Amino acid sequence: MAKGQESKLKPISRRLFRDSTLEIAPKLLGINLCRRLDDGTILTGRIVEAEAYTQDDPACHAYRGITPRSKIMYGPPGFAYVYFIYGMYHCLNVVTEADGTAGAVLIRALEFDGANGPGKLCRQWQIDKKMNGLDLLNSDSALWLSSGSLQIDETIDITPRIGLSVAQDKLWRFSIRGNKFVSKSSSKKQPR
DNA sequence: GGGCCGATTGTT
DNA sequence: ACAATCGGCCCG
Repeated sequence: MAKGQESKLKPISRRLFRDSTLEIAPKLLGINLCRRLDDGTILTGRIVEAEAYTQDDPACHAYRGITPRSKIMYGPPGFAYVYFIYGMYHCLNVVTEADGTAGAVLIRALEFDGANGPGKLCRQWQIDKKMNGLDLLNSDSALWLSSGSLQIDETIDITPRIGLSVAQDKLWRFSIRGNKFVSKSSSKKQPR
């Protein structure tokens, strides 16, 4: 493999995950997500949209405590939390917060054709629950994070998260302003 | 075991 | 505005 490509795929440092979920979410913008498919093909795409979810947040799957599904979010940071939603889509998160505390950042869009939305991203990149718990800081994984950054002229939009019926007031969605891969928010939901 | 609902997406 | 489509979770 060429040297340039090797450095491009090197995992990011775990140091990032000493920060809180709300600090990490915007910092993930510009970082590359890498996926090694079963046939060895490697896909890479910059993260352009992400949302924060914390343990004390009613919209977080870990809000009601440890369950078989939320367990991974209570573990150490830097691992994948993949869940199944609406009977047909998977969504990918990066686990945050120290072991014993839950937190995650939902990866909502990549700079990659067909990956402009959390469900579409997992469909396009063949990400499903078998990848729940993968170490995202190890390039031997089928999925990992590698270094990348914002361009000098790129800025971050901070907006409400998408698709929630609770905690709609929190401005915990981060996206690269003007990036064409950022998902479109459709109809709003009513609080119950 | 039953029933409700969802961190989505695409069509009507 | 709504259908597709089914696992997770709460309740009893």
